[in-house]
Amino acid sequence: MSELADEYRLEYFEEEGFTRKECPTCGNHFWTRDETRETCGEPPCEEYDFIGNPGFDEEYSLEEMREAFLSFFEDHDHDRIDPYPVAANRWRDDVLLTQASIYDFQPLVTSGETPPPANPLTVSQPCIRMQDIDNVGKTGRHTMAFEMMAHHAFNAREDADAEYAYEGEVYWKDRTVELCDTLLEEMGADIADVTYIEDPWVGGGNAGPAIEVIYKGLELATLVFMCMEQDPDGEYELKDGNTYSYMDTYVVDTGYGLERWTWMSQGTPTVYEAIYPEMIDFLKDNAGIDHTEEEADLVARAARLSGNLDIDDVDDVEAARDDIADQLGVSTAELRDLVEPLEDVYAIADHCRTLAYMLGDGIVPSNVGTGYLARMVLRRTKRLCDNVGVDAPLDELVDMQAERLGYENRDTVRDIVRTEVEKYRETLERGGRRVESLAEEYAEKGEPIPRAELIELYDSHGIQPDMVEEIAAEAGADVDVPDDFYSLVADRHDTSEAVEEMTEDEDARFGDLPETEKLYYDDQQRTQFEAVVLDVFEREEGYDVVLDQTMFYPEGGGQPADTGTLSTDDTTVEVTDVQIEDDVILHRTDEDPGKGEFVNGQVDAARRRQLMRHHTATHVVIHAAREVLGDHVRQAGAQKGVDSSRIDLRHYERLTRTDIKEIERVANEIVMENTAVTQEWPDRHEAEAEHGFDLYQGGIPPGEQIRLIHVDEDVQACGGTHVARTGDIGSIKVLSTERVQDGVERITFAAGGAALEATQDKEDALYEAADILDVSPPAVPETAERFFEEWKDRGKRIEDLKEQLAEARAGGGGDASEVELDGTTAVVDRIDADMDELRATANAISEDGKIAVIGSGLSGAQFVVSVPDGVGVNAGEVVGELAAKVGGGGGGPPDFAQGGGPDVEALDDALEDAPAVLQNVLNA
RNA sequence: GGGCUCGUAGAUCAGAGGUAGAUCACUCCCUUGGCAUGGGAGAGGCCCCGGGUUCAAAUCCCGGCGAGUCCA
Repeated sequence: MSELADEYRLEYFEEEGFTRKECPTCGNHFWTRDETRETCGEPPCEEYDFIGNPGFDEEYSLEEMREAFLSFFEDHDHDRIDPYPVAANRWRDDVLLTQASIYDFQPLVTSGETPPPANPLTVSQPCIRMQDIDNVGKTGRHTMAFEMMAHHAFNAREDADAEYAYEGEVYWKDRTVELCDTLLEEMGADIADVTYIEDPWVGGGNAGPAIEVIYKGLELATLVFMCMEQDPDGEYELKDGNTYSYMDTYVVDTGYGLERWTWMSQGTPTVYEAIYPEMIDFLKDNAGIDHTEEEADLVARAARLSGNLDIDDVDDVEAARDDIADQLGVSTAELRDLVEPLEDVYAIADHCRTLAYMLGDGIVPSNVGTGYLARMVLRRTKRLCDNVGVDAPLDELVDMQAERLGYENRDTVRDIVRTEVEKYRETLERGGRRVESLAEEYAEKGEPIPRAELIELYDSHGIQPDMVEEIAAEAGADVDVPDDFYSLVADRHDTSEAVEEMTEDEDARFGDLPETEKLYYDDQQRTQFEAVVLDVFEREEGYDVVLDQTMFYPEGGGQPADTGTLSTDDTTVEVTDVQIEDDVILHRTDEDPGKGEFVNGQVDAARRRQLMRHHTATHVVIHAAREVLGDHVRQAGAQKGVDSSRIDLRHYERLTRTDIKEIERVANEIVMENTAVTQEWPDRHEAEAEHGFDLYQGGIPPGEQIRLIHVDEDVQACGGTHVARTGDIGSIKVLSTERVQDGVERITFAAGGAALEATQDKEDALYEAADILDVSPPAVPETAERFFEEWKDRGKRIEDLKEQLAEARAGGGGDASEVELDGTTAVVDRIDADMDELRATANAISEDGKIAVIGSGLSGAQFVVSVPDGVGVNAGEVVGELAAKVGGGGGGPPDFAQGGGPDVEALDDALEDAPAVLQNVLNA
């Protein structure tokens, strides 16, 4: 780290009379104004010094602190920007949740590709860190949901070779520290007590010097100076073992924990009491937690002690509890009884805030992605509520936080929570029954429930081991929960799968070619154009033709490529596929049109028109779905086609027939309104500011300018081709829906001619069915039901008759031959009937005390042998021998067996041999 | 995106190649002055759908549909 030591010699530190020291306990270097200071000030080197002794002049609520921070930076020439959603996958596809304010600007702004929305800027960014989930409530300072307040400045080196979206230096390390220092001073902090610890930062492929800001034992901020990137040839080796080198861009990335600043201003025992006191009060009240003054005092002292310890995971908390109890002079059990319900309450408040953020930002619970994370948090919260005895409905609790956070879609959020809680209740019920029967089974055997069952219960049925323990205890069964339970589960998910990285061979061939001019954006209705063939590349099959300009749309955004022809005076070649690589459009053709030729391009107009209809229709359908189902609905994927298209929507319930009809109605209304479909190329940040991230339904495009498509009130970032007016779509018909994942519904629909065709096909099916039933189409359902009922009735009647027939047969008559066999009569008969009838007949005969050997040649040769009680003939063996004679096999229990074979010809002979076979078996 | 589990009577579930089962609910009868209850009888199944293997598939294999769950 010494490599970066020089980075910390700031003029600001010098001017302000700071000295650099090394902490004798942890060895970290830090800067302080206080020459007498020894340690770095951060736990465990020092204790919290603000609990009951706030470090700022005034007490601030969460909202007040946020405002104080943002306006301070506004006063110091920063632009305040609105926070981004917590669902980071709304604008980037490499992460799920927003975990820091800098996420808002990655990767395009930090790399210098696009400019920041303002420079410098300040923001208070809601974040969610799931990693800390186990610590929440227990350590007094961990929260899963938090706001990272920040000021950012984006700088680019003056001497940089490449062009960046921002240039020059806004400010760098000195000014950053100065701003932080000034803010602390203005808040009334004793700045002599503030330490700045050197702590180089590495993460996500970037690195740089960083400073932790510690005050009264609490880390209030981290100032990161991102200026290096991972580089195999880099000259700096940092703590992750990789080498790094300096970048052309360098970014001030700060993080001030809103919750911690609020806490510091209040000096409450835990952070939770500082940030949502009303909710904590409500929950305590609801759970019936009521402490005497003495107990409250004990809790406060315990909180302070646990805060002072270096606790980074729950195991430590448990271990530390003995210590703390000891120091307080109470028993560990006593302390636990007092503190644990509080810990649950704290966690519930935090989790509800997390859920409010997630669901408020449109995350729909699911078994995948962010939806799964939301589901996990929700279930955990529900368990905590049940555990501590909070009986207020969860949707109400989440709503309390959603209201605080100012979400407008609170009804939807509540609806989602209710649906999810109900789903969870069902899962628990199902699981409970499962565990009960399992527990009884093992209790009877006197064995503990084995691990394999336990893992199975969790992995396949979502039942936590502690729940198994609880239920098993009631049934009197033991459970062996291994300590490493969750890693055993992980082992079950074989991780050995080879990650097959599809390494498309990087085509360097096109590097020198100019960007192909995209005519299809100029006039989306035209299909004919002229161009010059710039180059032709031979492929395994066919050619890649590069033109100077083209009307052919390359595959992208879920829209398939155009097809068509390229013609010269001499020849016409077929374009079968079109791809784009680094702005160069490749026309895959069957023949070589000739480099340097002038070509006349003709796009298959009918196909393109259908694709355009479907593309615009996709926008219309998603807009209609949002109108019908709610604003949380988002596109999870789409594929356009010629005959039909499909769109995947995030929604928390199955789509009903009513939903679909309504979506169809709204969609077709938009079609009938025949409004213009328009495109524009606004600046990215302006577009985001005006329309929000709902723009990115179909993915996140790169670049400074993005293309927006307006269809009615719907606005989406989109690179596809569209019809000119919604009326050009013709009509939209939903063909089918399916649930592609939990929380993701796929709608397949057709537009234009395809919609008509699809409707006609479906009608044909109905007409045909009506024709077969010889009724009119509207009468089909009723008639079908009647037929089905009658069919079932007849089946039963036939069953019945077969029984009667069998009894009649057994009563004698027919041409059955009877043989005497050691005191028992055996009946051998051939009745060409199905297995059911054979069985019934054989049963009827053996009920009369006779052995039955019945054969049938109806489908193959089949036998049934039935032996009455107390007769020592093994039916299975008899059938086995008989079946062998017809080239097959058979078997069954000793009193009733079935068998057969393909050789019908040999059936009669086999039956003739039956008495001998019976004799053999009897003698055996 | 991947793994795993499950689809059988109205409900909850057994059955794991060889005759489709239990419990509750339902209908009727008996016990009772009536109710709780108790006793008995009965009705109710395209064993999710489609292929395959087999003499024989609810059962085994493949595919589809539906549901659940764990992980990234």
